[in-house]
Amino acid sequence: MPELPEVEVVRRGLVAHVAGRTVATVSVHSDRAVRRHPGGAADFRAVVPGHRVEDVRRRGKYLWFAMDSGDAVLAHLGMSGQFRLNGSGPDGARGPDHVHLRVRWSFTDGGPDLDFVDQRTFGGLQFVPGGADLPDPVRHIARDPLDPGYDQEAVVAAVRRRRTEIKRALLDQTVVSGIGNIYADEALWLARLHYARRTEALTRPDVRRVLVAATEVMTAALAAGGTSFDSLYVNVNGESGYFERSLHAYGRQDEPCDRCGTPIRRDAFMNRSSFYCPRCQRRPRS
DNA sequence: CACGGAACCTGCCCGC
DNA sequence: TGCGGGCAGGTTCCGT
Repeated sequence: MPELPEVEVVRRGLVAHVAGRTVATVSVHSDRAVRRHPGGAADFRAVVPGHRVEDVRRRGKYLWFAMDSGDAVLAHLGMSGQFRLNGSGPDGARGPDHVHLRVRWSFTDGGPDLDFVDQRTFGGLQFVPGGADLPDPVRHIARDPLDPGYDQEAVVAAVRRRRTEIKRALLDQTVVSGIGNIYADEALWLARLHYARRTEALTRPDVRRVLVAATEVMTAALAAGGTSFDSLYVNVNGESGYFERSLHAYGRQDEPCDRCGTPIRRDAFMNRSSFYCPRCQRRPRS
């Protein structure tokens, strides 16, 4: 599950349902899901049980289980990863295994299992010794706009130091984290900036405007439970968010711009789609 | 070192 | 009905 609001929805669900519980057993149904764990599947299965989850933390699109030992289990959902509780109904009965079940944790309290489900297998888990505070593999990720330590003016400066297009900078997780393809397009629409505007030519107010827009749109999306177009993006109880109805640009090709009525356009950019209003967001002349 | 594109996967939807 | 191409919310890695 992709961008910051959706990952934060998952994090909150994990805090509510997993914090305070001790892992009993781990089963790995696909080695690829733990490919980033240095010791491989066998080591992952062996090292995680016995730890109690103290907290679940997040930076950008990464989240991690902070264990009582000071270690961490780091997770990234990739394009299609989900955490799902299995056995949380009134009778505690487990459902059939999901087709894309990759990793399962059981707990010493005998309560619901935690399943990591991932269709496209870009996501995964790894154990990071001593990583409870900030796992090493997350060190290169910039703070996200919802982080108390987020410094917007520092990000403004970092963006203007780049020599690239504004959308590339927004998607660069070492500049500012948490923004993905949906919220980049939404923020650019709100700020009336074309995705290909050169970062070095933007004014500080331009960059500030798009960063404020990104913060606001992600905050609103979080309040709505995230954005989801289908069952691929759900919370730990399998429920979808409903922010899709609030999108102005993303996925709205040929539909009228909510500001000026001009049909929204879709361009291929960075091996993906960019949606924008050709009138409100003028293409820079190159 | 910074930048830009390809690669990594599975599944669905469309047109032929 | 079947097949090929395009597309999907992300990140890493490699060449320039």
